[in-house]
Amino acid sequence: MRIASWNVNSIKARLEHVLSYCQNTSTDVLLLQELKTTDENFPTSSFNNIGWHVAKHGQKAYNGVAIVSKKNIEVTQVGLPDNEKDEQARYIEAQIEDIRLASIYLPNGNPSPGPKFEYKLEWMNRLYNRAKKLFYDEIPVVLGGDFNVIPQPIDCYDPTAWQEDALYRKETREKFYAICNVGYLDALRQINPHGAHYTFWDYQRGAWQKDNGIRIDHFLLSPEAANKLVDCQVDKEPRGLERASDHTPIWCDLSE
DNA sequence: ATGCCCCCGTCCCGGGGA
Repeated sequence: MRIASWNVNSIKARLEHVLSYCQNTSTDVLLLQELKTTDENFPTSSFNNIGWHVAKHGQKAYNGVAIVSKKNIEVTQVGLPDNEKDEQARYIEAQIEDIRLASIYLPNGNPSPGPKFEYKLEWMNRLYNRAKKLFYDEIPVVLGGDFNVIPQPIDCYDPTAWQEDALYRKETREKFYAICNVGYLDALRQINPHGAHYTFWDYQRGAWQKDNGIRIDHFLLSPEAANKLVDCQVDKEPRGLERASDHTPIWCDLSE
């Protein structure tokens, strides 16, 4: 099963790119982030028309996550538990065959310090708790999406410039490591121990042309899923399209 | 030191992104 993840920066603006990606790659399941639209306005029929299923958790203008799949989707969780006041659509989880998948849009957290950074850390605490719960279920789990975390210096074109940024601050990386240390594998780094494998290039300052990227979209695999890991790569091609998202897809192949 | 670019909706500006 090939699972891909893509922050599309508006599903409506990127619909043709996404449909083309579904039809012209080997992807079986695609995790989407930053839909920037409500459930009512999500283009469900466009996916149904190419034979794909849809599970979505959207909101007006901001955030929004979805799972689209060739195979049947059974939704297991909408929104992260343990904070009823949180109205931001950033988590959806589903069962597809024997794999539990979550599409994650972790808060940006800038500026930091400040309330937005506090929200990011609080959200990461709840993700940690959910990841732990799923870990103890002893099933193949794939946590995929835009984590808004630069794990290590190798994952950034200029780590010193990002030292105080919410994506790279010590507190952010330590919480990310805490989730990994529950027993989740960073699939991209497992397959590609060396070299830059960026997933995001800013629209500004010619970042794409200069390859000033960062790796912030990740797949974290439970042991049962990691044992099935065959390959994991970043697909840079969609970032070079006209009217591209500022993120590009990452994918992993799990054996049956 | 700041903004650059791109998306959205309150729609020609401001908020948010990273």
